[in-house]
Amino acid sequence: MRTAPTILHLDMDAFFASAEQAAKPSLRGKAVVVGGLGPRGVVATASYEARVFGVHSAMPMGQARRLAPNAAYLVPRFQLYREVSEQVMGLLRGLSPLVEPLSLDEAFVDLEAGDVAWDAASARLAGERLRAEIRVVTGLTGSVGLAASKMLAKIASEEAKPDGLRLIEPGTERALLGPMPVRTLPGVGPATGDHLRRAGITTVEEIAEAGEDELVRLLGKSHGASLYAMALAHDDRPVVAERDTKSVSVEDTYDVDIHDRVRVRLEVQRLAERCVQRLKGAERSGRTVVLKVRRYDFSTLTRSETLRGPTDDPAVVSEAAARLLESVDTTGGVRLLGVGVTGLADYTQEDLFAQARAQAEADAHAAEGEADGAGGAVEQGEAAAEEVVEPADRRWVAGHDVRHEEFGHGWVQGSGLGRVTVRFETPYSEPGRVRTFRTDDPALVPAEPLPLVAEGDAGRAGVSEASGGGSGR
DNA sequence: TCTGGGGTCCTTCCACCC
DNA sequence: TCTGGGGTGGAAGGACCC
Repeated sequence: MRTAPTILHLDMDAFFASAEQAAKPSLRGKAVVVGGLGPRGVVATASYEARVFGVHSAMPMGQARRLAPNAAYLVPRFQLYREVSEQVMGLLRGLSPLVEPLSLDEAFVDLEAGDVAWDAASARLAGERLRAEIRVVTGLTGSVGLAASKMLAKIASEEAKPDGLRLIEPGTERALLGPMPVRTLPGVGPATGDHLRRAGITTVEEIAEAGEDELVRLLGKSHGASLYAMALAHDDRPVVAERDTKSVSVEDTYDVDIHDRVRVRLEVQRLAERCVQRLKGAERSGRTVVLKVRRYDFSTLTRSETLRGPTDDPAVVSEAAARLLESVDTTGGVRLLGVGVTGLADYTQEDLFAQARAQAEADAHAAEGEADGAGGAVEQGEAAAEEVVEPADRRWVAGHDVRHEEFGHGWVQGSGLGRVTVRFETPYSEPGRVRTFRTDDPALVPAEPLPLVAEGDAGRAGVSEASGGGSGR
């Protein structure tokens, strides 16, 4: 393990909620909850103001609404978050070629590999400079952890939150970790935490005292050994810049359980098509098709089938998914369906066998003049790509941006009963006024999100920052 | 008002081959 | 010929993470 705290972990503070607050001046300083708004939605991110009420990630929305009835509830806008994330990752890559993104709002950086830090003082300087740059370029705050290993850098950033920096001096790790709860360690979730608690182990120190053999006995070879190492603050995992995607999947939870078997089949076909779209978008193909079914009682099962070779043919994936579904009992209803593909390759091998069979089936169809379940559903799905006329209200999603001919840029506060309420403000304006329109008002159209920081501002400030601080590379 | 969506990795079981 | 062990790949499930 390295001896200097030159691994940096960045964690953006309440990322989705903060981005929404930056985009919507009227929400700054207010409780904001971002997540699924349907009857089965959960919280993705709660602003710090909302956390005061006890709202946190992964909480059912209903519970959040009870705890914080006056918070603003918004649907996530991944397009916006991706754009901000790209800006942040760009700043990180300015520090080092070794940047490992973990999600839109988190990443590890190997500062030593970028030659921007070699000891505690230089690491701290790089971390503070990064935080300043992030604020200038994105208008948001991020917390930085610095340590000699990934695990400790992550723990450090957690401790630094919100809007702080924490550096763990090499040599102090064991003393720091010892009294912390086992859940602090990566890889210890609810199940492992319970398991350890039943064995009388609640702190990191107690893991270390238990010894490796005991941990392996409790948790198995791989998990036990790695947890024991972590408890001793041993963590040699390198920062890895390029990580290959291993699977692509899509899934939907339905507002109401689906009981109709025909509908279940249709949904599986739709999901298979969406999955292949994503697969093709990534210019990949896959060999193993996985069907996921969550039943009415939340029991989840998966079925998979491995093909002769990788495919990106929607018909082949659809057929496989349909076959897998036939082995699943869905009486009682399903709440979630998913289709995924693993065993990814970057070439697309035509599955001649399946093509030939599909052709034969199509011929048989034509001959019989009769549709069977799966094949019929696919054709229906494609034919049904004709416009589904949505109710006008559906276009106005809470939190999404709109533009009005007269009043300019704003965002949807709510809609229903033929009316849509819009607040007219931009990231650069004062909190704006609210107006209500008919949902079919022709002067009102959906709009793209605006950058959180006006381009000129970020550019100017960025230049002065860079020239003031000097370039790291 | 119970419990999202997209992933990764590990374990266990089984079949198959040597 | 019988049996055992090891390796591998696939299927299923579970835990965990953000």
